[in-house]
Amino acid sequence: MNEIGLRRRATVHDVARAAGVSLATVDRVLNGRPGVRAATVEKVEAAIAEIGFQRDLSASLLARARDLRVVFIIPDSSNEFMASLADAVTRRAGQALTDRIYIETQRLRALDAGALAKALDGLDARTTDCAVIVGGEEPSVLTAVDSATKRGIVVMTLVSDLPATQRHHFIGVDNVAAGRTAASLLGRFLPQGGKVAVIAGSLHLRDHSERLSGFRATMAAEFPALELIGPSEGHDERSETEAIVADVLARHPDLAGLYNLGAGNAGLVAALDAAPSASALRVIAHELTEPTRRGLRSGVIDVVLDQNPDGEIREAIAAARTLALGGHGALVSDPIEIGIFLRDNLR
Amino acid sequence: MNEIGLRRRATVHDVARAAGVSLATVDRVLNGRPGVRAATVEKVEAAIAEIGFQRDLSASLLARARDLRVVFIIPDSSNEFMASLADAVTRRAGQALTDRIYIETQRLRALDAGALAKALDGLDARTTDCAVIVGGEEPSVLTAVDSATKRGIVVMTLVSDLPATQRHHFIGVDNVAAGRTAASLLGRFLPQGGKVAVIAGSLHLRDHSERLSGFRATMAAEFPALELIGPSEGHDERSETEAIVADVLARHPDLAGLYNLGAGNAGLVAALDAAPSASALRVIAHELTEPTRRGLRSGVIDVVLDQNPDGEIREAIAAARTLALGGHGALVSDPIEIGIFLRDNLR
DNA sequence: CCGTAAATGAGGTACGTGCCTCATGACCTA
DNA sequence: TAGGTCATGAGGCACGTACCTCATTTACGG
Repeated sequence: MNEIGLRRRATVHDVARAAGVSLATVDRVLNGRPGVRAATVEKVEAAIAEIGFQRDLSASLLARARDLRVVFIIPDSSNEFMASLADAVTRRAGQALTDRIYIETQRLRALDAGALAKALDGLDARTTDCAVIVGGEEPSVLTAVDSATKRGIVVMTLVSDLPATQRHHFIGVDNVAAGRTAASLLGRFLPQGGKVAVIAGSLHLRDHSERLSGFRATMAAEFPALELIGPSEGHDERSETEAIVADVLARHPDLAGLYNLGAGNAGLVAALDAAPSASALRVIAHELTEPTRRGLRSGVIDVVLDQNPDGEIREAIAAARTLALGGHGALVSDPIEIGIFLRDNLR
Repeated sequence: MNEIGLRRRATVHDVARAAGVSLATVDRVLNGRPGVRAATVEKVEAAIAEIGFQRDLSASLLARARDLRVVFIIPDSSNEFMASLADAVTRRAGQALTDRIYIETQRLRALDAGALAKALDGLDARTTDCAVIVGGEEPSVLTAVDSATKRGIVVMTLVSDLPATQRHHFIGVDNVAAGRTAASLLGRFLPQGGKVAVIAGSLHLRDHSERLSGFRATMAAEFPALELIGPSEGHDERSETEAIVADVLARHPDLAGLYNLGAGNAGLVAALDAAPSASALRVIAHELTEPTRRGLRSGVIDVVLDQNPDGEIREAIAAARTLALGGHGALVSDPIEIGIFLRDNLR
């Protein structure tokens, strides 16, 4: 039972020795404090790389006697998906506290770019290590993200990316793949061909347009026998979506498939429930929420594609932990997978 | 920016004060050391519960100057799934080290219950905190699990549960739900009815028989137009599975669907590749491995149901962390979800 | 060559917990 | 009541890092 081969982890002391400097200097380099010549910084960094030093995150948080502070800024709309995201944050917040990670949630009016920008501008780098945001590509938001990053806050985008900014990381699913998957399933569900209606929330939303493009591409390439109807835009609203679905059903009594790539699923389910002969209709929707679960259970929805909000929040927290203190370099994180739910594998 | 409402986390000092005892006594209780009257133990435990004290795992590991040691014992067979499990362990091991979790992997001859029992018996509770095993329900294994648990090692089962033992936790998917899902998809893929062949590895394996029962139940309840053929047993072997598939295809030229709920997918893909008219055949298999990915890409496999080995390992490590020091009480952990993969959402 | 500022070293305390030693007090038994 | 055992308290050192103060060295301009 000897310990040969189990080399002790390198510590700051080892770095100091290897670099031929004092502990204080290593500390200054590690924590980006001033008063070190560029040449010395390089010496220390070389030593760190050479002996493979990795700062002990727990000891670090312990020593500063303060938690890592992560702020989630999430739209506060009637959108059930955003609510489930916020729920997931709340659930994780307790466990995260055990790891000295303090999580705060801010709900903001949906689609209010100004409010999001203002919230970002209000973050103090001394009390906030990381901000995780869900936002659209508005100029004011982009500016605020870059400004927060410059102030030293790690900004991560969730669900919908802002690739034009300096955000450190994006966490979300591949929506083009989600659209392809919906097409692939519907195509297999309808081997005899037929009409398929598509409903979106708003094609100005990046995720919706990505889903649509994936859906269309696969439909065109693999299932030419299916005829696409739409897309119509329901603006993620319950009543609007309900009206659209009812209209489509009335207009096309022979409709074979339906893909709702946006929200407003309560309306979708209501319209399907009211339809007389919807049982032969194959329906795919997005996000596992209360209305879609109900639809799956009752059979009016066949498949729900889900973003897995719990997994997204878990990864966001893990990434925050790594980024905020660990290395400012590459980040390995699990990709978020598209959850596919039928009535039979509902949790 | 004040800190009102952000109460400091409770520490051992708080527990001592609340219980009216000294730090030393709290320490003795927390670490199960002798020399404390039962009445005092209760007092301390009451105080812990009252102020909601949670031991700081990181500080604890730091203080003992040793890592949490977790051993994964995984079958070393030609089974590609076990290989991907082991790969996932290796991938996580590096990151885990940052959190003072030292992970060791042992590969054992598959289906060798004696070897697994011996490996478990060989674990020293002083150097091993947690063992994660994949094993069948053999008497020698059951005994060894209980013995290790008694010695103070946290034992967790992975993929296949041993509910008859004292194992602390099981991590794996709901295989009955997986079987139901396969049936539900095939049923929707084949609205005109037809013959569906089922191939298993061995029905003596708990996961296989669970999948079969879920599959059968949903088929009978929802898709009476489909005729089941089999199951035949391919014993998770490449060549045997290939022969069985070729035989079934020859015997039933009009076969509409195929469900391989076991391993041996290299054989499945080979047989399908060799078949002349397999393009109309809907095929569902298990576990995302090299051969099934190939099958998805080429189109001979329609859907792969996956256990998500990475997620399983992640949860295993998280659970080990919580169980080994945290609370010996209830453990909240994310359920492992069945991954559903088509060509279109392959990562 | 001096004055000054910047760079670096030396060493301390703290974080929350584990583990050790030693002292003190309570209680039991002979 | 003496001698023993057991329960408990008091205190200190350690883990790896952060952050502080104070001294010392080095570099540079005049």
